[in-house]
Amino acid sequence: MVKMKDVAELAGVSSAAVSRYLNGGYISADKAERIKHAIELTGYVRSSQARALRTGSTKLIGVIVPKINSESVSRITAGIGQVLGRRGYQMLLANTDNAADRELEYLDLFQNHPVDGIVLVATMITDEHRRAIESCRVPIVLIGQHVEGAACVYHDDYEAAFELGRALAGRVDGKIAYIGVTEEDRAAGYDRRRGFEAGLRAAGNPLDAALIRLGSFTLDSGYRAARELLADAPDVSFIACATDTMAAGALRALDEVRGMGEGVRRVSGFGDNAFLRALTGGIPTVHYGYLTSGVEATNMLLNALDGEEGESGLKTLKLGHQLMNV
Amino acid sequence: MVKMKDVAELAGVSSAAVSRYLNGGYISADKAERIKHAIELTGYVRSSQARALRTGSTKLIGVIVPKINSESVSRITAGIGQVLGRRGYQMLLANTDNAADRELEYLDLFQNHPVDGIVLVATMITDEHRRAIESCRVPIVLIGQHVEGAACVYHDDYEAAFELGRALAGRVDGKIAYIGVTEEDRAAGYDRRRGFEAGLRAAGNPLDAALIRLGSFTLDSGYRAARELLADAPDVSFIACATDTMAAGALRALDEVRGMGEGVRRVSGFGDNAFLRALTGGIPTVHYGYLTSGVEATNMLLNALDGEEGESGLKTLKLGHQLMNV
DNA sequence: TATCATGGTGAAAGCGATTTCAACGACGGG
DNA sequence: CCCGTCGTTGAAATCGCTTTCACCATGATA
Repeated sequence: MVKMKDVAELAGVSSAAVSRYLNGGYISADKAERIKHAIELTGYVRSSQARALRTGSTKLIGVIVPKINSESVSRITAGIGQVLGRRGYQMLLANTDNAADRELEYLDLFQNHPVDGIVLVATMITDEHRRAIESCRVPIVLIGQHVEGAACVYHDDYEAAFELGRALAGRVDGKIAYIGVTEEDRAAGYDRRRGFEAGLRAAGNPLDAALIRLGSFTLDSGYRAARELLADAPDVSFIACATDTMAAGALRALDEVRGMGEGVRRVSGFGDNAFLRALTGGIPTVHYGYLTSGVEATNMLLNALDGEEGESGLKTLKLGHQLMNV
Repeated sequence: MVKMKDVAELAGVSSAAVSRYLNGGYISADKAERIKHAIELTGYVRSSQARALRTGSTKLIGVIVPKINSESVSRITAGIGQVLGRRGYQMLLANTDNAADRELEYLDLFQNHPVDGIVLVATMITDEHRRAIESCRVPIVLIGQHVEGAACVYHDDYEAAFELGRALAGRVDGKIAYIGVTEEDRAAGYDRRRGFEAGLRAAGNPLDAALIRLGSFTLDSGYRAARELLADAPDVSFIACATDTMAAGALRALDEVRGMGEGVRRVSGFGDNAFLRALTGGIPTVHYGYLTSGVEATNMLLNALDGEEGESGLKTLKLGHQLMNV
């Protein structure tokens, strides 16, 4: 492995000069030329490990996600990766598979170890999370949840759900049911359900508490919840879900129990999943700019790191949403 | 930041002793006890950067994927992450967004930089790729393509496509069309088309070359190809696709042109996508263990790295497949 | 002429671990 | 009583880079 010293010797300068050349310090034109030449000749690349040890910066960003194999999360991740690549950083990905404790674990690991900053695609925010985030030694940005005092990029789930509920209340004949997710997930659990209920109520068609079920983000959980629901309350005619994925499951249940029919008339979701859009002709759902949220969060983080002057730049950013097919 | 020296002083030993304690070298019981205590007291964690500089190993694995926000790839990634986490490694993720040159770029970056090994979820394998892989300074495992002389974990796309073609030939009345992907992708492009054609031929129902179109992995490209196809050849009654995602697009096109109908009778794909399965009742498709391929590839790589005795362990592994809904 | 910035430069001091190496005390055998 | 092991130990040398610091020309300024 050719090292800086070798380049320096070949160019007839000190390694300090080479380092300065590489990092844009004082260097005369002719030495710069000689160094450049020597580097090309030897194919030298600097050891990022030595550099990291010395400077304390690794150009690595830790990204913690709840489940990489989900449409929304993988889109967010794509957005994050896009910005990181463009700005000379790399992504250290940690997939917690929906285990909140692994989330804390990684938060710890990343802090003590080699990252310059963290992007946390958040689900549940417990007090432990809050503490971990607060005491984080490197800048951190959350995606998907709004947490007081932390930098977040999120969508207004309450408002979106409210609008969806209000819009649907008028268009649906018969009873509406709701399949939600754990309320520990403030955004997808609590806010969406509350917003949806409020929207229905505002339109004079309040949600029957007996028609609320709980799923766990998966297609299958949506299916099972819907089957139970349809068994318990055969007169339900529309099932609103907290995610498009669960809506797909619910739709399958409806198809099985009631026979095939137009999806658009039967379920709603959140996320505007491409498959669902194509295969059902478009159920009522909320479009979120997932990729954008990854992009924005990452830009915010890197601005803070690269010291973009004008303060840290870490702040809270609420992105817009769009009702689809209502 | 508390460093090893601090711990050593507190425990009244040399830092060499602390290092040995941490790495399992000679150490007496009482000193071990004192060191352990000192570590707990100070909350010491060792700097992975210093360690990396000294040992040359970063415990980082570079993972290069063509498109993280795709069902198959994100599942593979989940499998990779699972094993890495379990075995004390971390994942450096690079998403090339289907740009082959970025693939080479990252291959380069990872080699010169800080990874101990590489997992490449491969699409196109050009000569440049072959050269890059061959001259790779760290162990590398490919997923998804079979390349002579490199360690690969892959599925037998030819065989799977053959079986699918043969099975469908009998069950479909009328003309069958095919929407493939670029043949530069040996596995998904060339092998699937060739296998499918051979399967149809074997069953005495050869594919009309005029009914072959090209998509680009996306749902939308499947849709557009199918629309064109149906405009050009209105008598097509079944569209086989190289991926489930494109099949979803084709199905939408069929629904639009022919009215809604049972998906199972109209399109086939590869990948056994969960949404497609739920929303169509299951089109004919091939189930691949994507997660498994990630797991197997990563285990293979780490075995080679951790020197698991008995040679490098890097080899070629062909995983099975399963025909669905035929 | 004396004085000062100013642009350049290399020697050397780290960054925080791991790992050799020489040495040491105790102990059993000859 | 001497010597070779054996189990332990700490001093010190790296790993490859960045960055301070002292210093040197050189040309401008007083």
